[in-house]
Amino acid sequence: MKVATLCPSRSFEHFSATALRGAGYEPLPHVHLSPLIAALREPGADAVLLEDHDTQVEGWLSALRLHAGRALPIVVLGLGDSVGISRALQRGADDYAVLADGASPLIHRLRARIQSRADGVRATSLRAGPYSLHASTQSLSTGAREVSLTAREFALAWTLFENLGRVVSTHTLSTEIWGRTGDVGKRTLEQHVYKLRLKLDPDGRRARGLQHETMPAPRIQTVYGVGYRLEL
DNA sequence: AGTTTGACGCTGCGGCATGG
DNA sequence: CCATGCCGCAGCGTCAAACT
Repeated sequence: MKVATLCPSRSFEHFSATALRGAGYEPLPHVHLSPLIAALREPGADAVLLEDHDTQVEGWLSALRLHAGRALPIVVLGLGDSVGISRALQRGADDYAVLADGASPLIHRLRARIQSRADGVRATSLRAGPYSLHASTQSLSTGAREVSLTAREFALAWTLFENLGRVVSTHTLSTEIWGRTGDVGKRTLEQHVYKLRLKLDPDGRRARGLQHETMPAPRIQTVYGVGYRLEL
């Protein structure tokens, strides 16, 4: 497995190369965007790792999405400040790893992203804890209860379940659900999140603040200014 | 069989309330 | 003040029943 990196800072370059080699990946290091894009035209790289390098990362992500499409997972490595995370995810990064967390979380995130891409054709069902999403019936089952979802609701649920416990940016959700970005109103996405919340937890409003639930419903948590995260 | 009509559901947006 | 949650509404598409 090869991971192309774009790390202008020596410390980031050293960290990523060491982490990747330690996990059995072969790093393909770059310090400038254009050689990286040229390298990506050739088959070989399984993922891209970008340094969160100030505002430059925004341009890199746009350019990479343009040239590499959605085929290659892109993970951004940075200091983990909210501005950086927000910037990276909104610009189309698949995930964000924090330098201070060490090599292990970075490798886990990369591996998960590579695996989800490698799956290629979507599976027909997706499990997350006690819940299953079924593409054939466009429904969510909890064992006893089965909830049918509309097309948009299902796409939204699928994207969130695929990224269980991780923040999914509104940008990513728009791309995954509508297949395009930018021209989908933010309010529209919020409306679908609201509808999905109602279906995931129909008693939620009544039960709010009470502790009697037998099976906790999945919760779609808003991450202020970034996106949403599904938690069980 | 083909067309029209009405009911229904889905999608997207506007407006208001709320909370950080 | 701004982002978000929530509710309501209009436009549109789909589908089945009624009609020609």
